[in-house]
Amino acid sequence: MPELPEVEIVRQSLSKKIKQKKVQKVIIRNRNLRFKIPLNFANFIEGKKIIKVKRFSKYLILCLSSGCYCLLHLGMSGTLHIVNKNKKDIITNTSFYNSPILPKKHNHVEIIFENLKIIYNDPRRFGFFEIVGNLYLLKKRFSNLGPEPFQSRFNYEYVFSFLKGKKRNIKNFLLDQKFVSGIGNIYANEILFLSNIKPDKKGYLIKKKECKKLVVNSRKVLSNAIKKGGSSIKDFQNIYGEKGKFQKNFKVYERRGLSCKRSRCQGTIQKKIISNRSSFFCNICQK
DNA sequence: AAGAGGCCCTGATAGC
DNA sequence: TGCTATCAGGGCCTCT
Repeated sequence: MPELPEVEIVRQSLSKKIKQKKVQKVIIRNRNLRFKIPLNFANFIEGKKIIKVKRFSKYLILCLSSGCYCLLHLGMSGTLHIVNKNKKDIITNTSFYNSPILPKKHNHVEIIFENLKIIYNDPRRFGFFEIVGNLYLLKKRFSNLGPEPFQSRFNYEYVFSFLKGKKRNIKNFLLDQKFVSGIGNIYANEILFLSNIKPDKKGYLIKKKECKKLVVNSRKVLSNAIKKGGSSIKDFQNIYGEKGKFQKNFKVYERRGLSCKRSRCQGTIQKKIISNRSSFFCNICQK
């Protein structure tokens, strides 16, 4: 579900709530997430302070005072919710995702602080928690992921040489976290539209000029999405109960049959399954 | 080695 | 109303 911009919005909100706070207790109600939460998981977190909340790609990173790191990936349907303790368990507009009311089902993990707790909810259980022992192991953990679009390493030379001679389609590359990390299905579609490139265009056919466009537009789409508070496909909200607004900027995603938003283009947005994922594109201006 | 496809899981929605 | 089928924003694994 959440791509880099949504995870970043969660990070920002979460950081304000739990930075420099000490974890009192961790309750695991269901260990069976994407990867099983190990039995000693709580020991790594209980009694530790959250020094900082970082993010890489679609991963949240809780930096613990012990020098350990707790990684959290939200998968497709993972959401975080804040419950304030001293208000008779009244849940205010504090959920990060989906609803201002704490869902009744699928609340798998609780991390409890002095005055509040955060609750991890995930119906599909594609998300996961992971403990990483130190900074060296953290770097190693992410070493097989490609650069984020914002990193200077993600430049047109890098893109061009990665695509060179490859038969895979470009949409597939944008979703490949080893190539570039943080982009998911929604933003891949939007990036390709802005770059005037058809999602099923083969890697080896992508010109240098198009590689430049991909770099520029990846950065543009993701940073605009962060500025707008992410995309609310269902009822995404930050901790203040505000919805993301980027879905209003979608040019192609979920716009099948509607007219192309590019000025003077007479095209219609098509939907096609490419590499097992829904792809949306203009039949005229994307080539 | 690259690339296609399957699979993990629940819930919402569409169609009969 | 109640069944079944399809689809959903991710990523890992296996097979060819």
